[in-house]
Amino acid sequence: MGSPSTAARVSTRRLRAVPAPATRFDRRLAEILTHATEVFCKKGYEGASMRDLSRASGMSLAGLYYYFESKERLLFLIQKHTFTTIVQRLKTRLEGVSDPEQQIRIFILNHLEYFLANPASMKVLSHEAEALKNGFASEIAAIKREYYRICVGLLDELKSDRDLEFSTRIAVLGLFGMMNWIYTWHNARVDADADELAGEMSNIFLRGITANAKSRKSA
Amino acid sequence: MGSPSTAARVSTRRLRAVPAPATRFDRRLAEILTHATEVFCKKGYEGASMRDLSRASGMSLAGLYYYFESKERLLFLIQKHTFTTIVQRLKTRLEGVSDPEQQIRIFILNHLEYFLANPASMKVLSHEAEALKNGFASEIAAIKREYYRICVGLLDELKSDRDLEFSTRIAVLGLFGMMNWIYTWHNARVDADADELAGEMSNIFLRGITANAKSRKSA
DNA sequence: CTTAACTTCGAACGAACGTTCGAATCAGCG
DNA sequence: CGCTGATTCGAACGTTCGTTCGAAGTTAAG
Repeated sequence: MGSPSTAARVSTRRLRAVPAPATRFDRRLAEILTHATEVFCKKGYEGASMRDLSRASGMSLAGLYYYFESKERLLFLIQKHTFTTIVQRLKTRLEGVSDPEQQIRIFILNHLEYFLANPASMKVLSHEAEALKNGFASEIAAIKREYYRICVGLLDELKSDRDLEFSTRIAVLGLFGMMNWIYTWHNARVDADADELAGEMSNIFLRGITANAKSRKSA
Repeated sequence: MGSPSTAARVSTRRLRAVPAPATRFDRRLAEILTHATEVFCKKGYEGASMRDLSRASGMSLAGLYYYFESKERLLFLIQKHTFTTIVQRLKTRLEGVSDPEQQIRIFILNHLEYFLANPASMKVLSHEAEALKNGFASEIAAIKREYYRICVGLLDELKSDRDLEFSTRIAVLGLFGMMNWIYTWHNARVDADADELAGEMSNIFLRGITANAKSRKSA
């Protein structure tokens, strides 16, 4: 059973010896992932066929299966890479900043910058959130939970710092909604860039949750 | 060709004579639409098969085609009914109210009340927005545009009334994002009801766009 | 050049897809 | 009852789906 499918399954390649440069296998896989992302973005996960992916990536239908063992795992790889990258970038940017308001502005800017720089990936991440099952689903859910918790932490800090009153859960999920909904309407040719968009949304959101403190709360 | 398929195609039934009570045909169609909405909600439009719909509605596969001529038209009927209803309710509620802030609060409450009362319909409307093609798509797009324009009108009124500064487009689409994203997270057993949710979101949004007027604008 | 591992592909598998057809059943009315 | 149109269904249509297989082609090291 030293067949090709074994090589794809174990994928020790990426873990073994890791000197620095990606192997041939990894580079080709990354190319396929890029093309597949575009197809999933345009036709949806269920609506995209393996033959569509084959056509888009310029590789035969059977050839694709040398790189991943199922269509579902392909979607998983796309979502995991996208989500991992955005979380990792956020953590880097957040280092050294301690003011909660500034941190929230960074959170929003980081999200929207990545969103507009990689619209297809982010649409596939946002729109196909329920397409994965079992193990695949739970691994992505874990990353999502971490990302969510980071945002909750920032808001709770701001809330206690300034003695504010609002539901953290609704605020966070409302913010995610504002940001993620972008994939349904943003048009690169007519809409603002990430900085302006992030500024505008940060203003609405931050003023929204900070406008009234407890002491000033009315009936 | 007085065959059954003709009856489904013309569907003059619903327009003709309209005394008040729905015909047998319309009642059965409505039942099917309800079941189909649940299935589309759970498995997605592309992921749901006609056999799934057959099973859910307790009617044979072939029998379904007596009521609509294609799976796509079925989705169209669901989306059109849902969207038409929400717009119509909004217009009724908006009558007699002239204060822009109150109108916006009503807009949000109307949207969220319908959302939480008909979560499956609203998820199918929100999540399957790109599934329809050509004529079907453009008819839904027209309703969406009307709904969007109503919201733009309310915000522009508030903006000029209070001499505010913000991008109407970003504000409206941000608000839609906050509201529509709910289908990804709302859990009837743990989350707030429509009134509380609408109140929270209205506060965040309205304070967000009204916190700073032009005259007070800083560098 | 030889060799072994890596990579690619044409062809096919069985299953599931949306849709259609003609016959059977049903409801309402003379 | 018998008749007519409305309703339902089993069976099948041709197509497309995700996946597999074994052979062929390519690459890199000895």
